[in-house]
Amino acid sequence: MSTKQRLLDAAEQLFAENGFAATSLRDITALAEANLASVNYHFGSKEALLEAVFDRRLRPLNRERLEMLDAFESEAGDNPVELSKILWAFLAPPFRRMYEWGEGGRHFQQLVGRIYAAPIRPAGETFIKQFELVRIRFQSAFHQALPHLSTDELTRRMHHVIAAMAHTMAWGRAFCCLQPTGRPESDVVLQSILSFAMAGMRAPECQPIFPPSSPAVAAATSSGTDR
Amino acid sequence: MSTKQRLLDAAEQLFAENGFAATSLRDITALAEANLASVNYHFGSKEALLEAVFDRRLRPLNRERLEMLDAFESEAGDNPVELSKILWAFLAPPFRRMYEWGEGGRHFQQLVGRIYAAPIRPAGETFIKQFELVRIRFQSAFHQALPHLSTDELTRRMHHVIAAMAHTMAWGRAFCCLQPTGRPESDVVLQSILSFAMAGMRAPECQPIFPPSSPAVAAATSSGTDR
DNA sequence: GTCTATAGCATGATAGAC
DNA sequence: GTCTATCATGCTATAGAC
Repeated sequence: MSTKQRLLDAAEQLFAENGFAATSLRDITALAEANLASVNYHFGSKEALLEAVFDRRLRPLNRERLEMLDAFESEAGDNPVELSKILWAFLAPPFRRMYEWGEGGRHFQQLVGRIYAAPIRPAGETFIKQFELVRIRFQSAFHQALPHLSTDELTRRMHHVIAAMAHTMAWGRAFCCLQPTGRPESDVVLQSILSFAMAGMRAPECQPIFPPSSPAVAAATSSGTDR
Repeated sequence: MSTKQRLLDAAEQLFAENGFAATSLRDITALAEANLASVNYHFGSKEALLEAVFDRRLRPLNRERLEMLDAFESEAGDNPVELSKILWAFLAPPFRRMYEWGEGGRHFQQLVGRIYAAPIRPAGETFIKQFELVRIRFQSAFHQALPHLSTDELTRRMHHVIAAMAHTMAWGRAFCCLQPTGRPESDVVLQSILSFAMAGMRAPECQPIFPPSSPAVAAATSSGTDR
């Protein structure tokens, strides 16, 4: 394998496990069994290396999402696309791809999961912006499928779906029930997110059931003051 | 305000905005208008400062969660606690407290949201372990309220709820629809998560509806190869 | 393309005066 | 408790031989 690829793999792993700022070029070149100067020769800088790590896998992934949504939309004609299909086009590509990509895919998954919560500035923000384009496109599909929801509430719920996806990506390897290693069981995780997300998106908007009308709420709230 | 408190406030803000590794003691002491040596005098090290930032707010927050759950359980007697109440005890305290704590609370919220996805090692792991105790306690409450769910699926769904909470915390300030600044609207966000989570937790386990049986899935999957 | 050597700088921590 | 000065180390990036 070429030095350039070994550097990408090593950077992918270490950025995912320890974060961007906490990973030094020395760590990366040591793991890649390459020379310290090779990063700047092949990529120009540490930040450019991060962007290269993203570019390698993100482009095909987001293209697959959008192509699948396009296919569902032309299939539906003038009707809105079914909610389950929108969610599938949004969530299935990342999980499926990660398994095709093997070990590197799992590292990338963790890195992407992290970056949703803790953006790396300024290099990682191009990723967030690129993802925003995909999100906007899916938001209009959701809006047609769930026309009764207000725009604000729809946006919030999309973020809840993104949250479940990102959190599973970031923690998948740590909890076996979140991300088993075998290929067939991987769909268990995807299906869990899909079922949860579908029910959540379909929930009626803002039932006034919270806070629960119960004496315990007032009691616990008043006693729970700072010591 | 004392130097110690100013250091805590400054560290809270900068760790939240830029991450732990990317924030230097010089950044912190400059913002706190304190001397560089003051961090090591008052806290001993950068990592100990991070732990102090957590300790200040996390202890009362998790105590409130558990006290509220206790109150609901003794109220319910031998019956399982209603799902809506379990969710309220888990989610309301962090959002309510953040508003009581003002600006510092919002910084802390962002920091906590980040750390769920990108743990800071080794100092930040004590926070994760402390949270795990709370999670296990709530998991058994969820298990009684939703006895038909398998343990693995229940764990996965709890993580989806945690994900929505953490994601909103990390991004709340960036999207106005996720976290408006006014006090009354803050409950809109909490209610959105509660409705979404309640519907998601109650979803039937694993309907075999995915992948959607549609010619578009196969078409998009096969065409979506890497360039 | 790969390597050594190093420039130039920022970092966390500490010693010691006041 | 607060300050200045500084140590020792690690960092990214680059120059230049091969």
